[in-house]
Amino acid sequence: MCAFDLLATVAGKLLLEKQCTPSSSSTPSDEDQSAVAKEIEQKAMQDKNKQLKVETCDQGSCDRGFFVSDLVSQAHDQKCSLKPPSCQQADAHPGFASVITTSDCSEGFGDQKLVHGKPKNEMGTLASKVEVGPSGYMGYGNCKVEAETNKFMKDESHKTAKVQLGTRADGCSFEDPLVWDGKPPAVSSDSSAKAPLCGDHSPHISFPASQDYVNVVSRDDDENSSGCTHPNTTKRSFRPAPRIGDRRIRKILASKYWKVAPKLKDATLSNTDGDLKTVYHNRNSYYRSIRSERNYPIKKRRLFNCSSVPNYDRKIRSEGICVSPERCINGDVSALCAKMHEVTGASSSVAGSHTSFQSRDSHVKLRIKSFRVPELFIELPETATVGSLKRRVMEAVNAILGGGLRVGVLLQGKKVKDDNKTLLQTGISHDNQKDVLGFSLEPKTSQTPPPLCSGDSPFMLPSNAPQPLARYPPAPGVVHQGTCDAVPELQMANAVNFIESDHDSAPSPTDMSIDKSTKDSKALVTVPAMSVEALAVVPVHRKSKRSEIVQRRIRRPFSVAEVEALVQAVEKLGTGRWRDVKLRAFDNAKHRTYVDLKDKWKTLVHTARISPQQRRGEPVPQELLDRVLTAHAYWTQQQAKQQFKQQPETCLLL
DNA sequence: TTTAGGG
DNA sequence: CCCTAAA
Repeated sequence: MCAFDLLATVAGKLLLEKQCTPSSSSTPSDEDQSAVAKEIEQKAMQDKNKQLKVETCDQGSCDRGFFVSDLVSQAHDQKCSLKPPSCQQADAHPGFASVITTSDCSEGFGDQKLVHGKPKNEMGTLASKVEVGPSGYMGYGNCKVEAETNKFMKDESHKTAKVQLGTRADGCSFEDPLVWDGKPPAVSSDSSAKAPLCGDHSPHISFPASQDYVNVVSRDDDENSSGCTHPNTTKRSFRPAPRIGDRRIRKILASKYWKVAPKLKDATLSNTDGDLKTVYHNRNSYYRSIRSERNYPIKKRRLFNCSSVPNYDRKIRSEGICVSPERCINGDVSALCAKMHEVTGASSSVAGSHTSFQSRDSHVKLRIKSFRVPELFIELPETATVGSLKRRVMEAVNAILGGGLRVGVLLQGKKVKDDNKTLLQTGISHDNQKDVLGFSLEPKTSQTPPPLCSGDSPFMLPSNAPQPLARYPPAPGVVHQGTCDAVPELQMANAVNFIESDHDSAPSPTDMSIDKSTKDSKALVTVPAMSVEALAVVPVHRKSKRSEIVQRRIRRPFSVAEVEALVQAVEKLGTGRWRDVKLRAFDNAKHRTYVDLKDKWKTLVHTARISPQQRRGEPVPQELLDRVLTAHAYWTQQQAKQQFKQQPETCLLL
């Protein structure tokens, strides 16, 4: 099974600028990779603009295209069936979602994967439902996607190689999305970057400076990093995707602490002072930081937009919501106006945000560049096909986006609840540089989205709103199919159901049909979207005192079949070889670690010793419990014997 | 990474 | 299930 933690950003439009020049250091160990890389590189070279764009067009007309980019997934465990190059372009649909995954698949290349989400028909619907950003993109004919990946940086302190992955969609050809060779494509400076690749689909919403909407940090062991020539490169934010196993992934997801450190690091980078401090003091903090980093890109963007990008972005769209860089830079206070309402009122339309500021007139202009899609957690069998993965992601995304979202407005990290207040009243119109306006997508659930802190500045990414990773246990037997207006919860559940559940194949002797009910079908985790962007360029120093939310692995009671398999394995292997037991009987159940098995055995032994009345949960056949006791006694004895054998020796030695 | 145990 | 010390 592979678990993917997906973080998606929906952007109205996305442009990625390549900033890294290909360094000579490329070290593609894999031929294929290098080939792909070259291809990409060439492609890149061809682009005078040197931009990477990720766009999703809605059926050709990009008016209301919506993009989902920046899906980063981390596959846990070994052998993920997904093969890098397996990205199929065939299905490329104008509207698409790209997913880049960093998997932890055991071997080399498999680590970086980019999967193109295959837009489903619903996409259209989805797109329409979700209006992102300023509409206005003039027709993009067929938008195809081209993706590039380049690793551009390496964090020496942690030996973390960073990979930046850009996806570009332009009206051109569809390139093989999967590229990963650690060879950064040539890059040009930003100024040129602006040029629209696709004719005039211009980047109204382009992000000049490094907008790494999609970037993936490679495993820690990546050494070959190439240098980036472009200064900005350094500023890029990364999304570390440490190589971690299933468990670790979970840890990440569930990390209790959203360390600030990593961010600080990035911040440092951003500062370009080259003063990189080792932020990751230890593994834990490192992993824990992952999540928080995810938000970084957005912040980065903002930063860049404000500071590094020239006039480029300054235009304010008439109908759109724009934010002018200068504003940010100057920190001027501007009066906000009615437009705001329009924006927020857009309700289900946008996601992700960037915002604003404004100015001269009493109008507040905002431009929302992207919304972040709630985090998704997807788990599926290793044997699942890439196509199914795509579907899963799509479904999950659809479930969320199509499930009814509402927009939340945050001001300085606080949620503005009163919809009737005017911007002025809310304080949005105040011209204080501290204004941090953020938008968030939230499920239309009653449950209040966790507080987000929008004020974090790129440099101080302390408070990352701990995006509560909610896991929705599958409602056994309840499958809400085709729920249209179901409440978010239901929809989520629905989405969950789409995810293939772990088919724990516990090799059981007798044909023990594993009852479906025991299967876990809760593989999807959705987090209320939250992404907040602060407009303020000035870092808002906030410390998140927010209690860290810990996400514990979901509880997955052992089924009788599993117990049977466990008992059988232990009978044969003994009680001290959990890894072997795991391999032997639970090799296919990725969610069962040897520690789990050991723990289960422990509880089984305990259970067997207590009276049936005291037992809880699914009753385990007495027969099995008897075997447990027998086996336990036997192996305990064996161990004792072992020790006994060694004891004498030691004594003799003494 | 595994094992072994306590929490 | 989690967390960790040890190995």
